Amino acid sequence: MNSTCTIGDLAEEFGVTTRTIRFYEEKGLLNPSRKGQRRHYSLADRTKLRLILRGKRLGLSLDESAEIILMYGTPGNNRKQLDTLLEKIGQKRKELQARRRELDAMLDEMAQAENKCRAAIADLGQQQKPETS
Amino acid sequence: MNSTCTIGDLAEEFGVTTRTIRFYEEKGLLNPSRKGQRRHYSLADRTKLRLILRGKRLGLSLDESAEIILMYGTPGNNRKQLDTLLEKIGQKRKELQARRRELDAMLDEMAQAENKCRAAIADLGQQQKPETS
DNA sequence: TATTACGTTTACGTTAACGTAAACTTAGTG
DNA sequence: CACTAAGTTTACGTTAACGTAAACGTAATA
Repeated sequence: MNSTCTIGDLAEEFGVTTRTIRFYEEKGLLNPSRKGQRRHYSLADRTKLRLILRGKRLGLSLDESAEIILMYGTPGNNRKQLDTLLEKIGQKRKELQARRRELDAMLDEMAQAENKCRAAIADLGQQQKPETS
Repeated sequence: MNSTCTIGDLAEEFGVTTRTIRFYEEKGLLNPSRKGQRRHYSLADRTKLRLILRGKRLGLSLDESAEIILMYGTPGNNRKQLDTLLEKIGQKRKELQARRRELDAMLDEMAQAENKCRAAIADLGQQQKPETS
């Protein structure tokens, strides 16, 4: 079963060290159950870890990932909480969309650089290492 | 004129400290000219700084930004250099595209969270603070 | 049962990316 | 020309996100 999950398994599964996982717990991003002294990780824990690591790849800090994880969690039950949550989600989405635009801009520029590079190669003619039939 | 640019001007323009700008120079990301002892920043320098800061927002390290800046620069003149450059650019583009996919996934999930939140609010009915006509 | 593999806590070390402060030089201005 | 504002170098401090190591517990296995 997949509910069985020791810290070592989780570490290997995600390609991180156990230290890293314990560190995330220290920071309040994970709270695995305990069987005796040992930590045991549920599916929910794995999902959280996946979110954290994706956040990292996108350049989010652990605190930011923590916020986002909270947003995904089961929403509160009173109106005010829901309103503020909705507000936060909207804010984050805006931030992420801005990021997306910047990423697209960067990708465009990379494409241009690639073209310039190809052009330079073409200009060079076959003077060196043509290697084409 | 825009070619006149002291470190203070640049710092204010981009909302960073002069320390930050000097630090980037230390790291080899900028190399302003000197008028006497003072640094003077050209348009090219400003462009580089803009790229660096955008990279930061996207979660790139300074080293990664440095690489990218090199890619944008005027390409070398021999075949082998051009080939390896092309290779590097392609690699970086792949990385950035992967990032884009992850960002999109995260945005999707945020949208779902937003919907769940709205649904929860709707379920709540008007029991509290309806505030709608 | 002794060994080995994995787990636990505690604590100090490390790197990137700056912040902060001191001590000094230089340019413009009343 | 004295003063002030901005620049310069040098150097130590700080925070986030772990790495690394020690010293110890426990469970399965030969």
